[in-house]
Amino acid sequence: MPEHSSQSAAIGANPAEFPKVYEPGLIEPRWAKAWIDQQLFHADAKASGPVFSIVIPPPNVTGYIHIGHMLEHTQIDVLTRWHRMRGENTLWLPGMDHAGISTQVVVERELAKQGLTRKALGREEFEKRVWEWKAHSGGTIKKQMIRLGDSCDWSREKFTLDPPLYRAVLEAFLRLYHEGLIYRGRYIVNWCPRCQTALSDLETVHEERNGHLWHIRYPVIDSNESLVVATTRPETMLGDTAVAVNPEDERYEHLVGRKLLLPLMNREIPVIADAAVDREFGTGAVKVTPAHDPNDFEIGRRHKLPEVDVMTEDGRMNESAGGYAGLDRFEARKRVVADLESQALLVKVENHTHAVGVCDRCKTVVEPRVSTQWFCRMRPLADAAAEAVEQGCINIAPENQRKIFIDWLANIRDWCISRQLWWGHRIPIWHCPCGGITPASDSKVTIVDGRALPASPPEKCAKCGGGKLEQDHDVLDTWFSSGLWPLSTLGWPDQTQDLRTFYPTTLLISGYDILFFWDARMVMLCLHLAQAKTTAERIPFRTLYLHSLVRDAQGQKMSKMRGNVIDPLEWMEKFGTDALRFTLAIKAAPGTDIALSEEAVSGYKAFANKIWNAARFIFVNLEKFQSATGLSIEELAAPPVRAAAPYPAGNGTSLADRWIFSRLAETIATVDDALEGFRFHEAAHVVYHFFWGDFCDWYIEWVKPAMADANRNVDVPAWRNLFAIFEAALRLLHPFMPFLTEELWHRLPQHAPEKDRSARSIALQSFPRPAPQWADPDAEQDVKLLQEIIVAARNIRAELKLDPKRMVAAEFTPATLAIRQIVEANKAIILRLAALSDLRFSHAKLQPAAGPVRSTAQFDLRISYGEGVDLRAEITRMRKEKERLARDLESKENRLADQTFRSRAPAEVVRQLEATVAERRIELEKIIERLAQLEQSAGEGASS
RNA sequence: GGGCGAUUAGCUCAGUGGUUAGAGCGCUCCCCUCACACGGGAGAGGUCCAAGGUUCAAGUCCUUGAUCGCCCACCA
Repeated sequence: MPEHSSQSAAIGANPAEFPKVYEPGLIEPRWAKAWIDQQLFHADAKASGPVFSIVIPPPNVTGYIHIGHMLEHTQIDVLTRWHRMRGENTLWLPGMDHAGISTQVVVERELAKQGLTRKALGREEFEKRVWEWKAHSGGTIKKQMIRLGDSCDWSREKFTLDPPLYRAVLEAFLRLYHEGLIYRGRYIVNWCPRCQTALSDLETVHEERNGHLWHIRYPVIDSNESLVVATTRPETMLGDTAVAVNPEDERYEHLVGRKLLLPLMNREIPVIADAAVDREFGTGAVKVTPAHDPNDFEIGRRHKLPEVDVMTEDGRMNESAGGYAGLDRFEARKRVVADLESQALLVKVENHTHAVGVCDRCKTVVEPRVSTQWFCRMRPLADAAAEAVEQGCINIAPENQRKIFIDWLANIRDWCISRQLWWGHRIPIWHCPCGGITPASDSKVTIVDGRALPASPPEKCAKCGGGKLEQDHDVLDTWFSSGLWPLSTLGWPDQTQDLRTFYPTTLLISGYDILFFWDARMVMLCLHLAQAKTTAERIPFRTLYLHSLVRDAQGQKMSKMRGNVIDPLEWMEKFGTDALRFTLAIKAAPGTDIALSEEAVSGYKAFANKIWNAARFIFVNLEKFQSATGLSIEELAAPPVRAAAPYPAGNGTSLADRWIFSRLAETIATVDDALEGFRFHEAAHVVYHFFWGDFCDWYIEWVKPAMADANRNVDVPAWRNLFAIFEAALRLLHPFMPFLTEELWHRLPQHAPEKDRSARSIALQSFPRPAPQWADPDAEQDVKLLQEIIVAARNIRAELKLDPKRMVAAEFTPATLAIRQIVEANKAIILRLAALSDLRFSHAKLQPAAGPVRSTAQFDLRISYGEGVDLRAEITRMRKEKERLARDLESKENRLADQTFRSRAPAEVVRQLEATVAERRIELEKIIERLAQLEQSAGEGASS
């Protein structure tokens, strides 16, 4: 809360306010609300400077936020917060999609529970019910998004049915219509008998099913001959209007042009020849049902065959199906087969697996059906889109998705955009009884009863001038309006300030599963419709990043049917939003799906707890600092006077400080680079390692004595540096863990004056930038050496099973004077972190018999500890080590001896290898010598 | 039928042609040391799917194969 900032020190310093265990549930909802209340993420279209804009992939308004959204929102939010902290004019625009067919299916299901159908309610009443449903669940999604910490600008929230967005839809439709890119026609389309609407090809998904191939005999008229056809759908034969054979198939050559008697219907149909027929498949003769099969439809049009529709809208047989009228299509199939069998016209039945098209939304088997629909001509739009991608106006990542995108555009077919639904944007076309078609005069909308309607219906028919016009009953495919989303949400077709500032958007992040549905259509439609001179200014987004999908711990796709769906809210409550966000980020390697397990999230909850406790350490020690120095916490936090390079603080700065700032610099650089390339996993990983490994495990342990000794002497520069690093780490972590970092940051002493807006949130602070002078290879190298010594000592202690409290002395032989000096200068820290009572320097070769020795090329270290030495274990360990070293050394020496390697490999690689080999040789010699000694004394021990 | 991806520690996964291939979780041993047992310390654990090839050098590049997964597709 903002009030924290004024009294942060007092609150923070009180251990009672700082429980040992971090409880995200107490903090996250509070900040989520505060961010919204303060409108922290409001974007200013008039602000200057570089822009980062991103529109949300609008969730289905009647859905809920699932774990896939959570991944998507985590990635968007990490980048949004990162860009915002880098000082860019940042907009994340939120909103929702009316999701025509999905929503209608959901609401119809709800109605069914009450024994109602939409037809019983009527169009108007049904729409009313959907709006009610929308009001309820749309609110839920918004609440969920706020709870996720999504830093979007809610003042710009949009819904695809909002009047301004409806206007954009009308404008787009009318323009495309007048350009001849939208047309109406009678073609075969995918029809869902349950939803009773046409579907696009994309909304029809193919499933492998085990079926049968029925071979049916069609008698040739005026002949004893017959022709056998093979089909997977015998019920469609009722609508057959021909049988086709390949023109080059000599088996049937003599029958082409003859008539067949269609069984069951007793109708005469011709035998025709068409090159589309595969001679190898089935019998090489195919029944042609132009009204119920896309292939047959094409053949039918080529041969001008009648199109006999034998089904109703709900998938039953109609009166054209003769005696089968009224039967469900699958029932009819059984009956047809039975009747054929009884008439001895069924030749054989084979098992046959084939792909069956089902409705993407309700999984009902789709019926190809001839009907009058609206279509969008895609070829010119797709060509322009492909060109934009190939020119580099749109970057697509990961790289392999680019080819998928281009290939899809190359093979595109016209898009059926009309739906026989009630929930959506009604097509702005009016029909006259004369058959005339007249569009709305313009794209203006008017609001009636809170709903947007076209404001300019035509007054008379464009064809006959008649005035009895009725608006088209169909609505547009949902994806038509989503395809305009970046334009429509920013105010198009008006040239608004938002549009000028934020369009084209910087980035789109979506799942690869909607690349064709949404991303591609946005590129095609927006590119065509946006008003700007160049392609680069018309595209909807400059970069498209396709994120992976979330699967369960076993890598299985999540679905309600499998029962493995993860409810993000449940996990957020259990582990904290930050922990879940961090887990998703650290697992989000581009191009591979994520297997999410509870254990993983729990692990990153521990990370949050670690951060919390690092802060706790600082605050519980503050009191010591204050009483020792009399300085206030604000004075402590104020940067020292060396303005150009305030940190690390302190004269001749300590090795630990130089080291941690060097580590920080490298971490920041890596994070920046990783986020630039959407490598969230890498960014999260280095931050994790920096905070836990470098900062907590080493740095804090290292500087603890400087915080306050027994006499309460404190080291002021050390405190300053600790603060500076911790504060920078919070900012570094903020995009990933917004809640925890916000909370802790507010408890820290504030650098910025209260009236400064940026002091209200860490989200408005700047992202850490590495100062060039922080990079310190010498410090890194020295600390690495000291760490190796400390680990070697701990290793020996563990092997000797020394009581952790027992201090023992160690002997140390440095390889060089320089090493000796470094170790001497840092002796105190080695003693403390390795729990040694003393470190004695020795020039003599260390005798392992008196205790285990650890060696590197730089040093030898021995701890002597009387009887506890288990020579046998030590010998085993060293033999293994010797083996490994010898093997490694041999391969390297061989390589080095190879003249081709020496002449071809870069000099630097050769030099490095030589150095390594020299080091290894020393190590190996040491080990061989020691092993001999050990074996000898073991042997002596045994003999004596 | 076409295309794509994956195969690395017990599990889930990183890995840019160039030191001894890493992480998290799990496992073993020691420790409730005054920030944290959601912790600390020390370890064990690998034929990088297989076979060829390119290269001075391959987990990484190429070819083929195996297994698993995904996408696209109007063989009735």
